Formats: sequence, structure tokens, C-alpha cells
Amino acid sequence: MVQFVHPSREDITLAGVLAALADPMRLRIVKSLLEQSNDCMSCTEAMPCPGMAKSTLSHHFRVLREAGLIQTSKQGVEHRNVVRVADINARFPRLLKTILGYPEGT
Amino acid sequence: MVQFVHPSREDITLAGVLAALADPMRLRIVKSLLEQSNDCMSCTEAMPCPGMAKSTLSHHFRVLREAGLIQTSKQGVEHRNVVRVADINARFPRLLKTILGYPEGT
DNA sequence: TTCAATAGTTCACTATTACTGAACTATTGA
DNA sequence: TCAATAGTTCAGTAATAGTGAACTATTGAA
Repeated sequence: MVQFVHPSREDITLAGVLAALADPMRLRIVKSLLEQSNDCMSCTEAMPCPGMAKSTLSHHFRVLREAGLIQTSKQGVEHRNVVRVADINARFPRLLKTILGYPEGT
Repeated sequence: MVQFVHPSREDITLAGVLAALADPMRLRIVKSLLEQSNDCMSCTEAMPCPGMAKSTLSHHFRVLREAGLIQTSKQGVEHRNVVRVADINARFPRLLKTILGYPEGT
């Protein structure tokens, strides 16, 4: 049985969030998730580039999860991921909106 | 003769800036620099914690410099560092103010 | 029930990056 | 010219990232 590690809201650190977002792949994953109507996607749906290895993708999701940026829950055979918008906004107001507002590839 | 590498404004990347700030030491260095009246300090003046090795400090300044966050110029025997506020604000509006606005240790 | 397919994780290995002591360069002042 | 100061560079170790291979868990079909 797989158990996911999700830090509580107060354990989310600025350094952790910045480090997690300081990677183009992960930034794109978070953007993809937020562009969904329900903010919810499986890991492969949110894959930033086609050829990427499954284990690499899994690694990026784990980094985002352990930084407190996303919440992962198992639904059937796939994992549904949601950005923890409320938690991040409570802890670091305007941070998400600011960082994700810049155009792709900057 | 020591030559410093400073990226031009358009070469400053979001990932680079976030990675540079995703370290408590470097975040404190940038905060220190901005709290100065002239935003200008030598490396040792901006040292985030007393016992830190000189080479580690130098390393952190280099990361900040190569990310485009600070500009370093030699004045006499010491190096004066300035935060490139205009460049960062032009490239990533509100980013600096947002990130540096959170209380210490978050 | 059993077997195959799918989604994702974990392991193990290599490759890159970070930290720091030691040695070095450059400037100033005695 | 010599010593002191500020900081860099080098080299070695420690930590972190990327990925193929093997594994777990769920679903659906024979």
C-alpha cells in the first residue's frame, strides 16, 4: 500500500516552495493542473513533455507533493493531483499568482 | 584579475531566480542588501550567519550573481553588491516584493 | 479465478550540483 | 617590501537529480 507524504499547512516552507517551482518541468505541471476546470489531473495527463521517463515524472510529483504544492489521492488505478491553492495562498499570499502569471519559457 | 559574470536583463530566467532564492542563506543576503540605504554591501557585511566559511559565502554570492539578482563591482579591496531591482522588476513584476515580503524563517 | 494491461512507485546506479578547507590573487597601509 | 584584508578558485566529499528495471495495486476480460 502506497502512502503519500503531505506536509501540513504550517510545515510548508518558502524555500521548499521556491525550490519546487524552480524547475521548468514542475512549473508546467502546476500550470497544467491549475488550467483544469477541477484543477485535478492524473500524473500522465499532466506530463510536461512526451518522452519523459515515468520515474522522472513520479520524482517531480513527489517533489511538488513534499513541498506542499499538490495533494495526491488515489482513485482507482490512477493518482489524482490537486494544487493546494488555499494552503499556499494562506501561507504565502500572492506567491502562486505572481509566479504562475509569467509567460511560458521565461 | 577577477572578472564577474553578470547575465543581461533578457537572459535572467524565472527558474534561475527562484532557484537562487530557494535558499534561506541567499534569501537573507538579498534582504540584507535591500535593507541598506544604498542597497550596497560588501560580501562579509551581508554574511547571513557568523560561522560561515568564506568560500561558502563566495559561492552564494556567485549563485545570486549568475542568476542576475545582484551586481558585483570591485571597490578597493572589497566587492560591493547591489540588488538588480530594476532588472528583476522589469522581467518579473512584483516577484521580488512578494517573495521578500514574507517574515523571516518561513 | 487467473491473466494481461495500466498507473505509478521504489530501487539502484550514474551524473550533476552544493559545501568547505586550503591555496591563491588583488588591494591597501605600514 | 611585508603583513593584513577581502574575496576567489581549486579539489575533494556530500547531497541531490534523472532514468532504466523491477515492483505494487487496480481494473477489466477470458
